[in-house]
Amino acid sequence: MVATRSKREQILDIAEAGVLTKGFGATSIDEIIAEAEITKSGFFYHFRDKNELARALLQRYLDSEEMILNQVFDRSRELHDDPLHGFLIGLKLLSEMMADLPNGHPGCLVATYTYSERMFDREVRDLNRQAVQAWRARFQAALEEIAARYPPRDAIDLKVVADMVTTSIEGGIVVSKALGEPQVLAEQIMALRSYIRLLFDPAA
Amino acid sequence: MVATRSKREQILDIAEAGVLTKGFGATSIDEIIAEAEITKSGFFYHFRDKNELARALLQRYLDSEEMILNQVFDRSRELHDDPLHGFLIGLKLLSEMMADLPNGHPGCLVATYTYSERMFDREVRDLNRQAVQAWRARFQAALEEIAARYPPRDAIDLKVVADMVTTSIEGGIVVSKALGEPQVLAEQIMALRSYIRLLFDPAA
DNA sequence: TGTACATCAGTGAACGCGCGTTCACTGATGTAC
DNA sequence: TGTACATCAGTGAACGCGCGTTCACTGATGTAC
Repeated sequence: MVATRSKREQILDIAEAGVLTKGFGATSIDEIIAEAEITKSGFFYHFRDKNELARALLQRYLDSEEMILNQVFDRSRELHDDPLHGFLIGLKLLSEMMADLPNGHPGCLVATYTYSERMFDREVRDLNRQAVQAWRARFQAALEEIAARYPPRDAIDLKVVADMVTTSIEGGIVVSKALGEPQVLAEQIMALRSYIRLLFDPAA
Repeated sequence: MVATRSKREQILDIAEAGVLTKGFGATSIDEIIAEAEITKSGFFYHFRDKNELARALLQRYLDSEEMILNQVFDRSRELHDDPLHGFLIGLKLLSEMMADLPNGHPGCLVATYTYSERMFDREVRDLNRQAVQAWRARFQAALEEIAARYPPRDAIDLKVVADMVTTSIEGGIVVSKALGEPQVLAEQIMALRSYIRLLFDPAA
């Protein structure tokens, strides 16, 4: 076998794919270990119980999402002195990233977890909620910087506009997957960009 | 017992609540029949197997959604000669409807089914896809009527704007539920309305 | 009006498999002295 | 350098419960003649 990622990471990869296509409750430990080629005891060496798998899965997903958002928005903000221009470039980059996913976006764990809240303990539900709150805070800060320079063309709470970023991504993923049309997610992010432009850009 | 809805409808109500909070795979027939106070055989009298429950659940949900959309958008369109004004009123009505739900929106079956696609047979998956296609067609027709009278301020495919309605609702539900802030869904629909206004209304 | 039959809305008991979890154990590698 | 012990990454067997599904049956109501 070639130098491979750890069994633990492999278990998480397999579990994530199952959770996004069948839901957490319908993804059994038996099928995970069959694909990972370990025994059931091997699984319980890595995770105390199934809820700890849920927690680790979500934590890993949120960490990687944060890295991507930092890469896209912090970078585009650093490269452009103008906050509006920087944010619009960030949205464009994000859209292109989504368009480049070979089989479309596989789905967002936050969405499945939200639709399975009764399956998880308090810790996992809190993690999920805090992630969406952090996204709101991140985008609201960027929008306030924009609004300070460009007065918005419509009286709308910037917190609501901040939530639109998450809404567009979560909704765009659902519509993409439901239709089997992967490009829809990228289009929806560009549609959000169109709104941000009309709302703030005096030249639009 | 008071004159009550049929056992079949009661089973569907209980199942729907379970599916929206735990996912389809984690909602067992045993817990449904316990709450409905019938035996397991009683369940199988109404539904051949669990997949037929899935189908009936989705079909009933889609029928009721269609009724609501007809009520909101066809009515508001009939009452207003102007297509843009009618559509904006429709979005306002929809937002108010969502704000009036006592415990927030319970969730959309299309979203959970999309995140559990591997659980269902072809018929159910087709039903899900066709529903989203029908929403796209409905809103695209309304937007084309608007665009014929009011040239849009940004060059954007009206099919994409049509999908934004579904995206805003699906995404708004996810964000609402994840945060435990029911008003977010209504806000997101009003944010979409703000975009439609900026895009088409010459007075905006 | 009475009788025969059909349909409706279920009951009761049993099925075998899959599920998450536990427990005692193991071979390979690392560390202290 | 050799030995004792600890840690890592698992194995193997068993557990009891819950799952979806089947099958023969039943009492109440409706319909034909």
